[in-house]
Amino acid sequence: MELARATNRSVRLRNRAALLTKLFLDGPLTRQDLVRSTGLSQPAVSNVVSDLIEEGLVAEAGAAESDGGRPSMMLRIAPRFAFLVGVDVGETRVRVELFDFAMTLLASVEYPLDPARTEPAEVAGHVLAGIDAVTGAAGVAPADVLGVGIGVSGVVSQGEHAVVHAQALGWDRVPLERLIAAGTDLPLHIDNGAKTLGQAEMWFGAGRGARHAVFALVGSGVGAAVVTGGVTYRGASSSAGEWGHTTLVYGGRPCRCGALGCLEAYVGAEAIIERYREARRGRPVPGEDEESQLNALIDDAATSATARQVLDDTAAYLGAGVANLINLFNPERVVLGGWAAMALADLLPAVREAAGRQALRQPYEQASIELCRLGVDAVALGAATLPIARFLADGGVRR
Amino acid sequence: MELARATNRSVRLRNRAALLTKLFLDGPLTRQDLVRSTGLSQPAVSNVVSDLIEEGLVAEAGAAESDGGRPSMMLRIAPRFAFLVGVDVGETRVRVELFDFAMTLLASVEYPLDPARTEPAEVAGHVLAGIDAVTGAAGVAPADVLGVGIGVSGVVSQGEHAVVHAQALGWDRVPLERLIAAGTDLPLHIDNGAKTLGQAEMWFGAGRGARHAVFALVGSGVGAAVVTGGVTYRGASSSAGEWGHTTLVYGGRPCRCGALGCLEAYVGAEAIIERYREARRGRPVPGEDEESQLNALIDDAATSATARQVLDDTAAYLGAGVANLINLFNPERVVLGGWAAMALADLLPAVREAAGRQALRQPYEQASIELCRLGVDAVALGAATLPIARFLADGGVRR
DNA sequence: CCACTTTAATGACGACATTAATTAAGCCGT
DNA sequence: ACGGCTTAATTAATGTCGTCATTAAAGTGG
Repeated sequence: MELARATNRSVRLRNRAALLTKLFLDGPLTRQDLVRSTGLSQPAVSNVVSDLIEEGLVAEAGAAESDGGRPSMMLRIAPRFAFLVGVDVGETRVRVELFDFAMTLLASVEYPLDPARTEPAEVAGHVLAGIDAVTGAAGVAPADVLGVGIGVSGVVSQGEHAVVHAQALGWDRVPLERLIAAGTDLPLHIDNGAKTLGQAEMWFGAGRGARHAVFALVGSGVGAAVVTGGVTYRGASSSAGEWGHTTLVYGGRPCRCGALGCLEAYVGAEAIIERYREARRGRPVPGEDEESQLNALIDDAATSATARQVLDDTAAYLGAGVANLINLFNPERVVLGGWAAMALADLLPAVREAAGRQALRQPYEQASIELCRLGVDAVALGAATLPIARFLADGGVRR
Repeated sequence: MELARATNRSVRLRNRAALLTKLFLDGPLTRQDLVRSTGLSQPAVSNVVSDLIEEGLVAEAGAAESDGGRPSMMLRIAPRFAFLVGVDVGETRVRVELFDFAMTLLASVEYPLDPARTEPAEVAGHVLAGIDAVTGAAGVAPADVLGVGIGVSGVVSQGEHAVVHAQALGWDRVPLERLIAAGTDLPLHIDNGAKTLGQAEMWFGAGRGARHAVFALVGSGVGAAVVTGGVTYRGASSSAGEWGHTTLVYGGRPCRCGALGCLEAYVGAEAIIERYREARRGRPVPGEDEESQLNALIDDAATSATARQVLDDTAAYLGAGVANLINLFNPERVVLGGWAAMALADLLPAVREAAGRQALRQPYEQASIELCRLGVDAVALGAATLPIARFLADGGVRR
């Protein structure tokens, strides 16, 4: 709606952004490839590319195959032009990873958290220590780090400084960005962990090529990341996509959010285990943590009709939840991720079927329902893409 | 993601689009206002504006107030630069309206439909006849009509030609655009009626100023239009926002879509009346049509606890549905519209309260829940804005 | 070794916005 | 009535940038 003004400079910036983005996501490519994919003229591409090479952002990488005629040079983003830090602030640990510009993992470090009481200052300390640790380990100068992306399992309100609300950590309006910014000058990008995971899948995993996709994450809790037009949808205050706390069973099971009948109260790992426990007439499910308890349930399903029923119900609930996403967002693709969804991968056909029963035919036929490709640890990878996304959109100019 | 290339010409086009859009939505304005709001320099604004005046798109309209200094001229979109046709294809009638460029209604005509069997060709015929009728009545030359916007109560898939799926009309993959295009050369824009109504409320009603809003429509059926970043969200095949068929009560009442427990099966007017009938142990609700039956229920609520209970339940269901929208889309504003919602306006406080119980606190506090301002007939008005939106985005150049 | 093809680089040209300077058009007080 | 002041709009000079047309470069194949 509110269009920004355009000036002659912004033309160059836009074209730089287009070429850089294309090279980053689909590179290496030749100048001619860029001509074809962007619609720019040959001289314009050459001109911009020569700037980018001079700035060290892009490098030539050998000649392409040719059958007659001058062979074209391959171009690619220079892998060591800059480095990225990605952070995953989970409920049980803080994980800090360092990547080069080609998203190759260079170093990582992990700090366990006491889930009982997680102090924001402690988390901020871990993040800062982690940045020092990974840059030190890889021998990367802090000045060469383009930015730090942080994925947090909780609602993140963007504003002057990002503020975190995380029920599971007992956080309410924690000014995490301010706490971390006090200890570093690096640009910070804080976002919800589901959204960063979605971003990773979008660029490097099951979302590649889609313009409209929903990434549905099932772990202990349940969340979603919505990508519309290739970009993560954030809404007014960045908390869009709280799929786990949509009502699926009006007046149903109490959810830890305080409401009744939330999706999470049925298909979150904690809820699945609890439903199994109830189905066993209160007999506890063996296992020292949720992951092993869920696996116990899956093992039991081979022999126990009770366990089988719990899993069938889970697929049906999940399918209905997915159907809601399909009806509301009309995505090309729904990607199921999170550790519980991956453990329950065998339920995928049943989930598809249940979704087909509850969704409208037309949007359902447009959407494919798939499993994620990158696994759970991609939260940090996705977080590291946040500074890159900004950088690419800005045409490769640091703010 | 896929950025379009920019050329020198596109700079002018973008700036024209920015000025025109601002003038259309917030005009009349002075050149100085435009300088301030767009960030363009004075000469650039003057230059573009003089082009627009020369083309007849914009006109000067008197001097503005001034306390010292040369008074600035007011600028406004020329109301008679072009005309728009808006069409509302409902379940019981086709309504065709003609507007000038200031969206003043000049003429309108209505054709009743037999809801039992509605032939696509018949509807197309009504639309074509309606275009002739309204332009004839207002003395507007067809060449001066910028385009025809059509809001249809059904799922509209955009493609080469728009295709309509409308359960209520018994339509499946009806190539409505092709049928109409056979009889006119005017540019056609077909969209879902809920989306066009949302567009009208967004530009001229309860949505003004919001960037993220959801328009929830409750009539005989239930639908929604989602606006993200000021633009209607369509999804992969334009069917996004099918709120009425999201599951609210897992395994609950059968819906006419074939699934169980859809929101529409609880809060659609038809469903409300049916629930009331059941609460009356099967005694039919008096009234010859849904509207009068719903009013009978509302009247009864003053004296009957049974009726009161049905309405209270309705507010609670609706609130839970709204909470789902808030959790998923994180809008600044939720606008309730549709004839049934307007009849039930007194339930608004109860709906707000119920939404607060089921939504997460953070996004709930960001969102206001309001009634629509334009009434039900704004479908055609919103449809008429479709050609304008295209025209403004193109910088005031016809394709 | 030369014709042919494809890629890359140059130069003339035109579209546009920007800044700085001018001109236009009104207030106000004497 | 008439300068002085303020704000609005236009003109002039400057610089950015993409396009088209042309030239240079770098291969393959007979």
